[in-house]
Amino acid sequence: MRSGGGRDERSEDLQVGRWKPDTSGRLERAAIELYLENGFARTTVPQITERAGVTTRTFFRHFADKRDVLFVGHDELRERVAKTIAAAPPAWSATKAAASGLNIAAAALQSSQDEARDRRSLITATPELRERELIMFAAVAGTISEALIARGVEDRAARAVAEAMVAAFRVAFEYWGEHTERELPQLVDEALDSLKEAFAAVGD
Amino acid sequence: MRSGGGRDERSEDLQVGRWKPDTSGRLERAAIELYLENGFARTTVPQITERAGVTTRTFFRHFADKRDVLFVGHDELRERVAKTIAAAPPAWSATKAAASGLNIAAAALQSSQDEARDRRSLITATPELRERELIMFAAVAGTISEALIARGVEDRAARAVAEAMVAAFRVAFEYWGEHTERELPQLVDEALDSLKEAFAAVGD
DNA sequence: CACTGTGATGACGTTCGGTGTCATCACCAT
DNA sequence: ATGGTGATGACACCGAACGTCATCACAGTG
Repeated sequence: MRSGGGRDERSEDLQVGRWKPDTSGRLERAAIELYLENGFARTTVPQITERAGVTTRTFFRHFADKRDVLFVGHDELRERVAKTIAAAPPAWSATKAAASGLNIAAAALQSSQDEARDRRSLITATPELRERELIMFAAVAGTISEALIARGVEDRAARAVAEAMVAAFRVAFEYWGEHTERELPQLVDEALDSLKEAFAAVGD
Repeated sequence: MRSGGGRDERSEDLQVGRWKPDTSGRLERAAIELYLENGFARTTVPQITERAGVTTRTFFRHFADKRDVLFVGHDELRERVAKTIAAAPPAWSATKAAASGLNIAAAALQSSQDEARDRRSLITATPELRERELIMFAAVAGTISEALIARGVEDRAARAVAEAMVAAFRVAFEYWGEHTERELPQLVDEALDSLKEAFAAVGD
C-alpha cells in the first residue's frame, strides 16, 4: 500500500497530502462493508485497515474499539435531545418534555432511514454490538434524566421516567427495523400510549 | 459441592481426588477478591487462576469470560420470575402480574443483601461490567415480555411494559445500593408509582 | 529560501483475553 | 482388570488493544 512514499503521483488517485484524505471515513466505510459481508465477529481490524489502506494502529487512533465504528455521531444527537428538553415550555409535564426530545431523535433516525436500518440489522445480529447499543441508550436515559431534573422533576422520578421512556423508544425502534412502512416518530407515540394505558392499572 | 467423595479425610485439606475440590467456587472467590483488591481492569486471568491453583485454560472452562464470574446464578432467578408471572391469576393486569415477578427478584436480592451490594459496587464502578449488567436486565425484560405475551398481552405492548418495569426495577436497585436502610421491594413499588403518575399525563 | 513546529501516520513490540487440541489420570461401572 | 468418562494440565495460537518512536507533508515564520 502507501502508494509509494509518493511525492509525484500522476496516476488517477492523485492525492494532495502525504496520505489519502478522510482516513476516518475510509475506515468507517471499510469496516461497515466488512461487517456486512462477513459478520462482525469474523471481521478483524487488520482486514479493515488493509481495505482502508492504513495500518492497524491507525484504526485505534480513530476508534476506541471495533464496535465504536457503528456508534459515531450519537453523542451529538444526544446533545440535541437534551437541548430540546431544556427548551420545552416549563409548564409541560415531564413526559411531554421528554417526548419532545425523543421526537427529535426519532425524526433524525427516520430521515437517515437506510443507513440507520443497515446499522440496526448489524447490531441486532451481534450480541457484542447489542451490548454497546444498550450502553448508548443508557447514556441517553442519563442525559434525559438530567434534563428533567434541571426542569425541577424529583430525582428518582426523573430517572424512572427517563428510563421508561427510553425503553418505549427502544421498543419502537426495534419494531421500526422490521416494518419499513411505519414511521418511527409515530411508533414511539404508540409505545408511550401503551405505557400510559398499562401503568394506569398500577396499584390496582 | 461434591464434598470430596471422601473416604478418609483426616487433615482438613487432604484431598481425595486428583485435584482440589470445588474449582468453580475457588475461581469465583479468587476472582472477586482480586477484583475488589485491585479493580476489575487491573486483574488478569492468570492472577485469578494462580490464586485458585489452576491453569488459565481452566478458568475459561468454568466462565465464558472475565465478567461472567459476577453474573452466575441470575439465570435461575430469571426463571423463577417467569414462573411467578405465569402463575399469576389471569385476571391480573399486565403490570400487576409483572410486578409480582419483580417482587420475587427484589426479595431474593434483599435476602442476600451483603453479597448483592458487594457485587453492585463492583459493577457500578466498572463500565465494562455495567455493560454486562445491562445485558442481563435486557434478558430479564425479554423473559418478562414473553411471559406477558403468554398471558395474552399484545406483543408490542408486552415488550414496552416489560422494558419499562425493568427500568423501574433498575432505578430502584441503584438507589438501594446507596441507601442500605431501605428495602428493595418497597423501592420498586415506589418507582412503579412514579411511573403511574408520570404516564397518566401522556398525550395531554 | 531555509528553518521550525505540528499533526497524522507507519513501524515495531508487547500484554492479555480467549480458543483449539491433545495427553493425562482419578473415578466409576462392569 | 478393563474400558469409559470427565475434569484438568500443557502447549500453541489468534486477535484486540496499547505504548512508543521515527517519519514526513504541510503551514508558518523570518
